Amino acid sequence: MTNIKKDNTEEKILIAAQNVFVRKGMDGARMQEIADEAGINKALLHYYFRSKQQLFHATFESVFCKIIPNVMRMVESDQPIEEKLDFFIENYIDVLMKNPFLPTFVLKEINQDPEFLAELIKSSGLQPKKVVEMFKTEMEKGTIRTMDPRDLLISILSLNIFPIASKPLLSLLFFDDDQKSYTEFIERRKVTVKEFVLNSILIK
Amino acid sequence: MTNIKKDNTEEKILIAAQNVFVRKGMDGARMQEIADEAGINKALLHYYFRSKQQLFHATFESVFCKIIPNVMRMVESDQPIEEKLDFFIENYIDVLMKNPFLPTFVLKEINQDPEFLAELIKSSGLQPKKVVEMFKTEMEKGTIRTMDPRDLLISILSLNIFPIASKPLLSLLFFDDDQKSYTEFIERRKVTVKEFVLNSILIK
DNA sequence: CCTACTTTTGACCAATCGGTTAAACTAAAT
DNA sequence: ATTTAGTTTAACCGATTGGTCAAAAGTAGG
Repeated sequence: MTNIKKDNTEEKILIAAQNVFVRKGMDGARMQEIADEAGINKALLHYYFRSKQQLFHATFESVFCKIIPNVMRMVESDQPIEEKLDFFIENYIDVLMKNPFLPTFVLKEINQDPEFLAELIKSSGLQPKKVVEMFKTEMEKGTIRTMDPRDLLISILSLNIFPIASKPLLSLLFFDDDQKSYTEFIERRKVTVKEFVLNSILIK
Repeated sequence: MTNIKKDNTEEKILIAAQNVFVRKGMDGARMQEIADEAGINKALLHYYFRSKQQLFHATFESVFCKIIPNVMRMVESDQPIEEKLDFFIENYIDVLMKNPFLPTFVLKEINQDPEFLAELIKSSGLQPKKVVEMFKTEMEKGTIRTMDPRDLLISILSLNIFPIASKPLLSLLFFDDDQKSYTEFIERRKVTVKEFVLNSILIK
């Protein structure tokens, strides 16, 4: 079957492209490096994806959609707010720690091509309004303080994403550049962040 | 006087380099573009700063040090914690809103050259341990909850920096890509973030 | 084995980019 | 006026980069 082979190399290319693009960004990445990482000829990249731009877009889309399901799963579950948060934070930090360059990569590239980002959001299944609604419902139930639900969501995302995006800086500033200390700290943060947020919003 | 001229062009170059580097990153920036922005010949860039690397380093250092004084001023004041936070958050958000590409730029580039970052921190006058100590003292005074002071500091930074670094995304997700709505939201956040933090850590 | 098709490769190209050089310009000093 | 020093420019260079192409290698049905 020809499709098996095709899918195989196409996927090999996408994985290699992810590794290189995410580390070096669109501008810093070299097509040759991606080809090497995939163990194939450079011309083959252009055979499957016509240009660097198109390969980048495919890569970015794939990477971007990795992060969506966890967000939406939090909304759709019907657990109490404490456990929703618990599940979301733990899962999110896990994903990011396995792909520590991912946040910075996304942050950098969304500045370069906002129109492409707009398309991506539409086709990603991400529904921010549902998340906002979920928080609103909790406020009406009286379980959490009344506030702008967007503020709450953005704050939670901030607390999860930023400490991983700024890893090299934090690592130097607070952990003597010791990777283990840093990792343990982030691990502990799964609890810390949850407490920090709940302490702030929960009505006891 | 020759020095006046020299200082003038050197500064013109640095300003132009900041504009271009911060928007496009080290790899995306072109020497020609920086020269155009500064209104000079490309060779002049190499006359003042030998290479792109050196010009970039000078730029990054200048940019990085912009953010330090505000942090340290918070530590050294002897106001109550509420007002320290108030001052810091308001000032910090103001600085970032005037340079919205700055956070992403720094986050991206600290990943590329961590050794240079290490040097920079040493020579920047930034003393993270003093900030940590300040929070510790507050905890011993009993004004705020006992917790890892690093967690607290990092959380505050997260809440301030991330919403600006992710501007294009938030703008699309929550504000229909309307810049005014977004700006007003961030402006309101000066209060929101302070309340969010104080609510979480203050012992009433 | 042959044929028709897709996949993969090595060699190559034009454009771009960082960097160099030698000459022109400026102005203070003698 | 000439020298001397630093400053600025235009033209140029080699290397790298994204991209192309024609041919080779692989694949499957007849």
